[in-house]
Amino acid sequence: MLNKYNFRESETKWQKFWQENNVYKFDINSKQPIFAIDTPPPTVSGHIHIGHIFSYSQAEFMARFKRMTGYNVFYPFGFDDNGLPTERLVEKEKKIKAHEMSREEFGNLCREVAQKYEQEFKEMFIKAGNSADFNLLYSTASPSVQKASQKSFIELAKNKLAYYAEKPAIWCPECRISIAQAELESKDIPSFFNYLHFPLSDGSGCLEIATTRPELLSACVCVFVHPDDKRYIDFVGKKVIVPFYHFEVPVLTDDKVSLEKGTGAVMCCTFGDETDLFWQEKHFLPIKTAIDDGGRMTQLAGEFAGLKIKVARESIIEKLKQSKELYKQENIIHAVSTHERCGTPMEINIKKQWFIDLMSHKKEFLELGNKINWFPSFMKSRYLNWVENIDRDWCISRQRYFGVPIPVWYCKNCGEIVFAEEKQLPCNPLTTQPLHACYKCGGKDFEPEKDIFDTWQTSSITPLINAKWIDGENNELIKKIYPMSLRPNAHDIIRTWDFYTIVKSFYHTNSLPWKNVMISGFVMADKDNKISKSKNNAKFNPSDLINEKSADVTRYWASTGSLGRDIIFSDEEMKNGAKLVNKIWNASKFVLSFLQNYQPKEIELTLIDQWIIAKFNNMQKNFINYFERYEIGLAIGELEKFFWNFCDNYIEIAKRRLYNPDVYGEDATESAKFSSFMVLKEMLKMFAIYLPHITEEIYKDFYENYEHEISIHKTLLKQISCHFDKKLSLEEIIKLGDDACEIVTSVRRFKSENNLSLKEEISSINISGFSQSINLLEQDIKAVCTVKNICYDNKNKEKQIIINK
RNA sequence: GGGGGUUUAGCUCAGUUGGUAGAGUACCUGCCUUACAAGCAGUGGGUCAUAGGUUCGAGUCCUAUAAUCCCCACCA
Repeated sequence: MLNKYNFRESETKWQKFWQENNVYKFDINSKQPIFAIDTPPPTVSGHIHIGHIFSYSQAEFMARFKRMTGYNVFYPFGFDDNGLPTERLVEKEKKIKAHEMSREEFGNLCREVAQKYEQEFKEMFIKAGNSADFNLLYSTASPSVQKASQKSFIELAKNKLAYYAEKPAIWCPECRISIAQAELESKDIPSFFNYLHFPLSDGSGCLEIATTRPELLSACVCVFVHPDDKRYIDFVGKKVIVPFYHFEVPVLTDDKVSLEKGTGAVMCCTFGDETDLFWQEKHFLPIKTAIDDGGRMTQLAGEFAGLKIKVARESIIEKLKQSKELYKQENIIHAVSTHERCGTPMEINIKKQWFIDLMSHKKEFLELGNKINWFPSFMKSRYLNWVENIDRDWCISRQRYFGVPIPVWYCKNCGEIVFAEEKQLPCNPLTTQPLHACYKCGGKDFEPEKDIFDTWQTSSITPLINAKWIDGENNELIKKIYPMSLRPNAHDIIRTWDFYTIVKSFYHTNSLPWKNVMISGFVMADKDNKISKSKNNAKFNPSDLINEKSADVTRYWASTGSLGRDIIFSDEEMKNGAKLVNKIWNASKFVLSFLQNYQPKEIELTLIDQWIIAKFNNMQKNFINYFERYEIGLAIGELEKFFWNFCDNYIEIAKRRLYNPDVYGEDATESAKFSSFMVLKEMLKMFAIYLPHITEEIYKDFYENYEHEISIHKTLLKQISCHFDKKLSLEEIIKLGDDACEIVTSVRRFKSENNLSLKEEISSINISGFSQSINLLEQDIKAVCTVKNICYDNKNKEKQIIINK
């Protein structure tokens, strides 16, 4: 018999039980259809926050729904624990810098710290009631995943889809690494427009030029004006003298120059921004490098050499002011592309690096995006919009330490690229040698590649990792789970994780990685603010939240968000969840108190019992339809509405029969028992998707004896079958019950308006305008609102309820 | 500048194919009713952002406009 519900005890107990009994284990031999989820491996870069719980819960509800509707669910878990985010975490936590120690030493520290966080992550997800199969755990830093990542790279390189090239790439001087277009974030930054004099070398005049980057004057290679700009027509073809450095550069024309911006004349440096890059390539301009990898000025900058970009800029402005070469300054706020991880403005740097070809297959990537079902559908536009606007290949070389090594060597003799062989993988070229001499020249001296991969190079193959692609493209698992059914993630990584995964799957398997993508929103602290790490206080700390309110209630809150939309963290919704959990407990305790030793028998049911079952079946159909559309919030809304109706109307009506079989008869009582037994059972199963703990507690206490599954989470959602009255249609049964509720409501209103207690007896009511069959429910109406007599006025067609006290 | 979301009750949001505006919550009122006062019952509260259009009929379809949020571009 159920006592008081103690969620702290109960939740831990069942979590342990589920793990020990492998309740969520994927069974590769099962004959059920498979639903495979490409779970996002959380980045190991700090603590779990409430946004994780929100976003993961939504996918988790899908997993549970699919499990309970007959699918064999492949729901793995992973950690993304290599690369810059983990390095930063380790540097911060251990108060060290990666470059101050050997790569091996640093790697060990990374593994140590990552392991600690991964344990915490895993515990946190289990604590939130997550039903991933932790037997399917992977980590992107593990040898097998490294092997898959390297194999992917080598395969692409051999198919000319990955290539090694010396070309300008986006560079973060703070992190000292190349970054991809997808890692840029536009930021509005205050700056100055500095107006400078560029005198003509022949002394015949002076060109005025506005620049935000005077520190790059030493890298100036030419000046551009628009070919149609009449103001500067006489300058074209002549030479001007660069201020401060006093060397000459030509005045050229290009129609990309804006007539309105600045003075209409622009200096081109290699490289100040991407337009400079464009011009350098188009006009075959020389390349001058004024900034080094660490964001300091080079010898080219003369007396500013060694200064950081910002300092150099301030210094040269002072000098230019003194020399009067700077004649005007204007405050502006301009958009600057920055590295999303550190906020530092990007630079352009030329290095020999590895790239993955994106530009040649944009059309295919767009087509593939169109073939995927996006939930919500409008998120597809974001993907298509991004792919359309991609304008460079994906640079995957990262000049860092803890990550997947690029498995190649370069022949010291002839420069030939030598790839690791598959049997060598995973391979660190710094500590191993190629298995053969150079194929081209026979040389035996190799220069190992020092760079590692962008983390996305690895995480873009999570469907292949999950499918054990590394074991061969025809292994049993890949045939079963690939393409996967579902990719869930938040909207911020559509352009990275979703896009790159589509790219990789297309290149490797000529197929989609998954059929459906489900996009969740962010959790906001309030209307304007994301929950950031700095705001990760007790209110938003998932562990504290769960300790205080329970995992079920936290999950309930997560279920109320709608797909793709940001949600504001709400105490109100938490309260509603707590009320719901409490109500489920009380209602179950009450109903089950009448069902001890009950043996369900299919008997003829009273009309009102048929009504609640018919309503349930309809509700369940709607619930399933919502889930098929990934509308998790609407699904629970439907269930909740039914549940409260069940409590407030059905139980109120049925309890008289349950209490007093001698008054109402054995058959009527059996009918009430059957209906409440069935409806509660099936409702609990549906609630189990959202509230796995409390429902399990009730199930294990009572329903396990009937369902013969060790956990409610192994049961299937079912329609309730019973003998419905053959003289009435299901619609009529539902209509009659709803009409009865309407009559009850009128009586209750009357009592409420007259300040009467609800148990006050009403001598009679006159009703008209209802179906004649309403008299079949007379007993129930009378019982629930304590009415002595009901009179039917069959002549009056107008719907009326008259109450006589 | 390009793309997308949102706009419905004080608040948070539902509203399927066009057919009398919904829920929860808050407010207010009543009720200790043989599960639950963390409960039950009930009242009030909306020019469906604005302006046009299509239609017998528009929250819903079409066209503009506005506000607001997001993505992309804008970096001289």
